[in-house]
Amino acid sequence: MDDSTNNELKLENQLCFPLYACSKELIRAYKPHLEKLDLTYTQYIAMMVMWEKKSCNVKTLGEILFLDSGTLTPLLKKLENKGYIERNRSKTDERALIVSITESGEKLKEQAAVIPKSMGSCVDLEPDEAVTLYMLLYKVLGNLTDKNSR
Amino acid sequence: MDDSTNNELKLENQLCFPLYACSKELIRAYKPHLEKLDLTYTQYIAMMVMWEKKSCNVKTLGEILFLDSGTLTPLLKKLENKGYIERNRSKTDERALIVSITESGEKLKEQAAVIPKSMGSCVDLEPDEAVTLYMLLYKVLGNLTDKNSR
DNA sequence: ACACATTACATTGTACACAATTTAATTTTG
DNA sequence: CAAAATTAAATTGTGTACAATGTAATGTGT
Repeated sequence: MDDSTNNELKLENQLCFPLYACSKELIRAYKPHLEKLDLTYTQYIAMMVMWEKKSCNVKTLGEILFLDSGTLTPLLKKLENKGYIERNRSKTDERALIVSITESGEKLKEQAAVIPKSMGSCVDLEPDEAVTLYMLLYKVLGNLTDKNSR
Repeated sequence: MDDSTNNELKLENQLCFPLYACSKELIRAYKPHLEKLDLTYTQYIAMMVMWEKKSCNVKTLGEILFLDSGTLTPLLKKLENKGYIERNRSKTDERALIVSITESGEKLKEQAAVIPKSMGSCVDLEPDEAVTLYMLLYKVLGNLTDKNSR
């Protein structure tokens, strides 16, 4: 085993580890803000799609969020129990489940409005740094989804 | 609700979402490589620390990996069952649990040696882009851990 | 010395995350 | 049109993550 092998297997030389840790810690930082809305982070990003689209089937939601039905089915049932969304089978295709936002779900958006700014101060990057990070992340995401079919 | 509120709550304008998705998809891309070693991603990064340090208590391991005992205890028991590590109480402080790498764990490193290069081609960034991403991620991680105590 | 606080790890409970499988509905094909 | 293939969700099983709590060992302050 040569030196390069040793170095490459060090945690500090990985790109994946800071990505993993950063994602986890940032989601943890969201928690106190999201608790006020009775949402978890995954539920929050699902609601974000619903605030924008009003209505969406599970397949499309999964493609947008990079999540499968094994994650979404129980999560959407919880959001339905909280009254933020409705779940109904499509009339034209009984296989498809249409998720629609409720009045109560729309109201939640007003409470959520303060979250992005609070979280921005938490990340605390210069505007140009945030843009660079954003673009690099989407580039990697694109490379990953090109190579691995989902 | 004004326009800025609407825009700020769009998924595409978040920094956290691509971070979350990218981390998740990259870990998913690791899976086929790690299956050959009978490791999950979290087990892999724990082994990375062990390959470097040979011996480490749970507290230190948790600080390095940003994980707590609730995650590490069952994970380390699994790695012990696979024979890659040993778990023993410290003689000088019975509270501390010392994790040490085994012969078998050391051997696993040779099989793992090919993984970093395979994954690098998967991420597929220019060297300078990878460096920029790396630095920005550690900057955010630093900002997050300054603000939130762990 | 000894009550009290602190520390290190383990346990419990909730919530993802995803591979693999199942089920029911819809499409495709011979 | 009927059998076969495909599709969309749901289900099952394994493995994290983490907050909150429990427990035993160690420090500490008087």
